[in-house]
Amino acid sequence: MKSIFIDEFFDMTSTTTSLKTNPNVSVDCVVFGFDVEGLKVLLIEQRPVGDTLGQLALPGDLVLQNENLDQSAKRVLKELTHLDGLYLKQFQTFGDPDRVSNVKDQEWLRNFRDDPAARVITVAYYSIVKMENYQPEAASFAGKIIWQPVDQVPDLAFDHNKIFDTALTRLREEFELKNIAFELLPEKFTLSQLQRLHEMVLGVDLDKRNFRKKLKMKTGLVALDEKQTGVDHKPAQLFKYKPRKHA
Amino acid sequence: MKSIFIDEFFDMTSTTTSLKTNPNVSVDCVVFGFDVEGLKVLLIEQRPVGDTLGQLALPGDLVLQNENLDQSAKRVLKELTHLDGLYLKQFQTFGDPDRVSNVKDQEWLRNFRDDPAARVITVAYYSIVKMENYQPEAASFAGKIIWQPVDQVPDLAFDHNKIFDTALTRLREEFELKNIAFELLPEKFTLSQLQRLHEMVLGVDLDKRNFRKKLKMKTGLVALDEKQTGVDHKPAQLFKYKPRKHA
DNA sequence: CAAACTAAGTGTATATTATACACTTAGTTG
DNA sequence: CAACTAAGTGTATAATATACACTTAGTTTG
Repeated sequence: MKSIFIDEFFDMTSTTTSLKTNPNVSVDCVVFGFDVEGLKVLLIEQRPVGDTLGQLALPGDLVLQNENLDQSAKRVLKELTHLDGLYLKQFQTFGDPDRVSNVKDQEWLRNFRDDPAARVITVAYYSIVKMENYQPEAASFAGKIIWQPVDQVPDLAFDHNKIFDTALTRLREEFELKNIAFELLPEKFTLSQLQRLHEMVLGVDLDKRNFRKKLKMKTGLVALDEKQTGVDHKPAQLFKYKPRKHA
Repeated sequence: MKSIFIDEFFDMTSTTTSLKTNPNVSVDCVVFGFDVEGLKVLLIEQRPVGDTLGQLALPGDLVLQNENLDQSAKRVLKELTHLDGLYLKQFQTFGDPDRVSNVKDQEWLRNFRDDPAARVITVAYYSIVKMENYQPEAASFAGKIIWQPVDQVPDLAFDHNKIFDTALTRLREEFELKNIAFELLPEKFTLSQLQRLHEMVLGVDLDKRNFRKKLKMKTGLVALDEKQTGVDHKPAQLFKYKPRKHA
């Protein structure tokens, strides 16, 4: 292995390639969760603190050497929250040199980065899940995990507010085009539940009849021979999605 | 400045942060060009070679320490091709560990990367310009620059074929929504020229009357008091865009 | 200078899609 | 059995998208 002084190493790179340097690269995951109360986002405390909650952030960590970006996002999310098997979509990469400036826990930050002098460029992913199917558990080294309503997101570490806002916009755009509601409802669900999902994600009210009219045109929905049970009103017809595959 | 052996440096990082490493981060630019012949893409030879053309690639280079990603894309494109002032849109980041494997010029590759052991993660941008307004000139250290028709793109270095295909798909999607045809036509242009532009980018034929009907609804187009000159048929009315701003 | 050529320019009818809107029905609860 | 709740259903109207062909203005050619 080459053996040179590290300051020489830096000099060498800076002479041959000017100011080029190796940044840290991370992935961050914006996981939206859906339940009866509405649309929420998964946030973590960067590490355990006492009684008051530490600064919150999106779950994220550095990319490892031999994994691709999609794999990295899956792994990081699983390590931090034990969530697995969800569909994560890459949507944008954030690389402002000072995006690290809003981290209050400087000790945590020094530990997070390989090289304290390096900046961190982050590749951002989003996903949306049904909360009751995906109950996160904090990793031992991490702090608390919370589901925060999307209209009450506090000041986050790094530029994570910007990342979150971008993700929500993109989620809504995608949602109007193709349904990415794979995991958002019980296996068997009613059309009203599906409509409420759309209303919550898009943040609008929809007309029941028009909503159902559009559904009829789209494929992918299968009526079952079953009815809803345990409700104090006329039970609704149950449906399921035609099975689809994800990597 | 810290002064330690570089192999120790690598060991240190690998013990404190497991397999984490600092990849190289680059930007790549997919610049589409439009002229009477159709839609083309800007490719460069990685460095000058003799009579036969070396392997082609999208223009790209490593990100510098104190620039954000958008700035980096602008700078790199300018350094390699002297193209400046175009609107570059980030669309996806590519980070497969082996995306470097299709580079035939290994010597060039060693020189390109800071650290030969590191992988290269690249943030990809696209743009579209009117070719006659933007005539690229190769940098002294680079090889030839060519405009290649989008349906005749050869085997490119890295995973640049994949990046190119993704860019073309995204360009077409964007183009149908909002017009990003800021720079694609002469300052004064006819509606037929505008229609041909759309047909070339989207790869379809459009109906003249319906095309114009839709145009009327959209703002941003201003009829001039002038007519086309120097054509061997009925001269067309000239139009211009309402001025718009880019960063 | 007339005929032939070229692309410009223009409107209507039809089909598709989006929206607005209110009552009846089936089951549950008290 | 009366009251309650959400399920379920259709039609009329508006907006948008598509299909389609002839006349016009200027240029070139014989």
